[in-house]
Amino acid sequence: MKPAAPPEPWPLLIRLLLAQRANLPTLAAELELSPAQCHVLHLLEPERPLPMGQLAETLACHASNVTGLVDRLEARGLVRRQPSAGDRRVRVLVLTPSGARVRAVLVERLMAPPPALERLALVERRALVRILSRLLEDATEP
Amino acid sequence: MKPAAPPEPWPLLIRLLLAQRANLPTLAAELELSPAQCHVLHLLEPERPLPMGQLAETLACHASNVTGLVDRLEARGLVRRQPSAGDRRVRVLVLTPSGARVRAVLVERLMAPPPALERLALVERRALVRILSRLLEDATEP
DNA sequence: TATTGTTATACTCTATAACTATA
DNA sequence: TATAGTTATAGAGTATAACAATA
Repeated sequence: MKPAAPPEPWPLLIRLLLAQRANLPTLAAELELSPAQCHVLHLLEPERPLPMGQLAETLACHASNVTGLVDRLEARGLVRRQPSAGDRRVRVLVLTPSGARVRAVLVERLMAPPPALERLALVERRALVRILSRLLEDATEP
Repeated sequence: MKPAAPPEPWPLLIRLLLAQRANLPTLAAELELSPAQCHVLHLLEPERPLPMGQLAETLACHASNVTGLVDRLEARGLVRRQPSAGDRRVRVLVLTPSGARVRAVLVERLMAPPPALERLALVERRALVRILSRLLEDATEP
């Protein structure tokens, strides 16, 4: 009898990721936002000004994209550019009250677990939380 | 003593997925493909012709997008349009030999697990596989 | 008449390069 | 001189609407 191959969770996570990729555009459309705008809004927490450069880095995209992205969000009154306290080259982003409301809805729907997850047994949910927490700690601080 | 809140794996999965979202463009760039082209190539298995309409449905996008997407993949010699055997309105996609080679590299890199995952104990990997399998079954066939 | 895929059009996302204003 | 952000430009993704060929 041959030794069993080690279990491979990664292909399953990839499938989950790709399945989820099709979900974001739908949610975004309901809020009349693009997926990229959702990503920005999700990253921009209330009461936490975010320098534009830092946003570009987190989005892993060029700074010039952020300009246009923020232009459109600002035109809709969801965010505001503000001069930074220290370095006057830096501009920080803040949510407007309207932006904070839209973000709250977005986060709520983004965080609504799919029905399949609700049906997991309690022990499995605990196991999943424990393992994923370990993964994320490990990924952010290797 | 209050009853403990039920463990919530979903926010953790979302964080993992969003973190991963920044990875795909990098991998795609290395293969001189766009993320969307990667998605098409990933869905197009060798020896398995795929009708364009079915591709549009899986990508959850409009059929007109698929036309342009496939135009570019075809211009690079990675896929070919073929008339369908039955319904003559339908055109099916097949990988060219070159496309199959590029896809093999893509799938290999896509499926390479992140280091954090490799460090999980065997029992945890088994648990993760079991739970995610259940999730995916449930999600695709509710 | 309904469906598959295309074309035309418009807007958004993304990257590169050149520019402005600070540092 | 180097850095933060903008502008100009180009290519790719996405949706809508009108259309051709086929069912």
